Amino acid sequence: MTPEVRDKVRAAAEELSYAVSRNASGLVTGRTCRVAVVVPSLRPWYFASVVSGLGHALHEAGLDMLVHQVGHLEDWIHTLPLRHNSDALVAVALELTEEQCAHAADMAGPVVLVGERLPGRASVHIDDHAGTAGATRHLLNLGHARIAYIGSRTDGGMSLSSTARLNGYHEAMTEAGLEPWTVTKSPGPGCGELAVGELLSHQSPPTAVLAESDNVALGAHRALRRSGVPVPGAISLMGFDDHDVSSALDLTTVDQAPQTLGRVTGHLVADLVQGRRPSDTCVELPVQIVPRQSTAAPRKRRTSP
Amino acid sequence: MTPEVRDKVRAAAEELSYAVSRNASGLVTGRTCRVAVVVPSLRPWYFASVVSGLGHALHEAGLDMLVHQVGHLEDWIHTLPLRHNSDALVAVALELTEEQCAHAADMAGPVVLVGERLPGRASVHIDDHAGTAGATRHLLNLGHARIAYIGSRTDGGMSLSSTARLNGYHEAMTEAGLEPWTVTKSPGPGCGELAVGELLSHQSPPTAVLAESDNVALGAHRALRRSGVPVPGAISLMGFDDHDVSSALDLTTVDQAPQTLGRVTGHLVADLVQGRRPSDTCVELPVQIVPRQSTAAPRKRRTSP
DNA sequence: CTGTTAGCGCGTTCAC
DNA sequence: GTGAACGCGCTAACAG
Repeated sequence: MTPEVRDKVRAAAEELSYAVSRNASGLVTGRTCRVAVVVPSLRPWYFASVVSGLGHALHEAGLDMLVHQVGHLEDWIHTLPLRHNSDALVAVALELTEEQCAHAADMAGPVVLVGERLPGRASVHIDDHAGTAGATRHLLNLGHARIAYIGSRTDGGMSLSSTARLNGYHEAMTEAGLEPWTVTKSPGPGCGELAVGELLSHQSPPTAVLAESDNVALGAHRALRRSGVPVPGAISLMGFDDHDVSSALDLTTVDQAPQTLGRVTGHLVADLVQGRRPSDTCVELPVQIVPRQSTAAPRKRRTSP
Repeated sequence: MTPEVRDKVRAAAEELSYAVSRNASGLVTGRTCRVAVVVPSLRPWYFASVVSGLGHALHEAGLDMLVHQVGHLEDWIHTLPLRHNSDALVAVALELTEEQCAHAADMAGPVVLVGERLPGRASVHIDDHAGTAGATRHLLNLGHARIAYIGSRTDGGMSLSSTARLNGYHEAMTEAGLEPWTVTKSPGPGCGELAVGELLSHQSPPTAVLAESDNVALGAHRALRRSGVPVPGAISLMGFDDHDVSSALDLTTVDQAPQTLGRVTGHLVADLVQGRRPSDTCVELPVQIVPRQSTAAPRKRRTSP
């Protein structure tokens, strides 16, 4: 085929806006150029950010992204037409068992976990432990000693991520020779408020509060505001996520760069799908403290009269 | 085929976790059971909500969702492998020309616009005009007269949605016999702050501010807080979107239920794809004022000495 | 290096 | 009613 013929063909293809059918080519190559992403919901800021980064990275690699929102873990794999329909599966923030992963891998090829980890499975996640440990030390360095940790806990226990965050706080407190003070409430919009309610009813409330997530911190902030407790005047408040609301509320927090998480995952998946050997199949990304105006040195103790 | 054989086949399929290849079936039927969604980005709360609702509705209809994030309008259609790869196209918040729509429809089948509208094209959007008109009346009813509108404007002009919002404000003000007062800044995080800066430098600042979106209101709120202007004490502030931050900041706003927008779009697309006649191909959804604590009656004018 | 052909997995049709 | 054969659009392997 001469170059000029090539050009004519190209021009014709352009003219008719021809595009190869990945449907048909996938049929013969066995590769669909599609990656299935399973996520609890697209609505929360964190998930949306991860999937956004993922989408950009996959697009760069020439892969399309199928997004599935699945609430219940049990039936998710049955409702998904996976076999022959995607080259890989990305599970965002899903606590899967090894069996579920194996089953999924059997049907959908490589499985990559985001925000969770499972021994032997490819995963991308942040260093939750270091995040809360660093956050706790930030508060310690400001001079706080009575630092409470507020978080969510379902009846079924805590996710790996939640556990790691709690442990980071515990470790930093213990290292400093201080007693950890943990309050957990059931997840949901009222979580932070309820936790603050409990803390404020204590005879000697904390001078600083570290929340498991910005969402929890948000509720806490509202409860403190409504109770007339100045932040950071009386209580310093710190979140975890760097949610949009955090900058809105000038909330000190821990940036976990979810979009980067997604982007790194995308590159990893592309390597896996396209037969390249990824340098590392289990990536842990660092986090970063973002100091803002909701944390300050504790008010001097009023000397008793 | 006897029923018992059917059952045995079903059992075997279950056992081997067999799933029909939409790839192959699409090849022969011409239907891919896939819908392409094009959205500027998944990160902003509004887009994530729309796509989330869309995903749920499509899933119910047995359709998979391909998500494409595209920033630049010009090349978006070339980068997307559309032909034979999706049954329909949903464009979220993209200002398309009729030519682009026609081209897209030629390649991807039915095109549905969300958050925008184009004569003759299927679209789902909210009543922006009624939203800002209602919001303005809310402020008028509280007793405000000097009500400013702040929004964003690029060099290229305003989107239909922005224009509709501005017009709603204009109309309500004119109806009340008051002079509209509009301040627009270039979009971005600094938009609200800059607008408030301009308003506060006026010799007689407004007593109420209506923002084009919660994002703008957010910046405005921050600027007011930093300037020590009490909200709603000195200035009432109102947003538009019912973003998460709005409830966090107790901001009065206009709920536009983006997830419902997505869900309605999903049903419409499913009807179109599956050959049903949709009842209406151009849906306008109502909005609702959400009163919170950032709006109140204006402070009594201090009588001059 | 170019042109031809088989067959990927499935739905439809046509013959039985 | 059941079953076989064709072809959807494409790629890979092979023959010229």
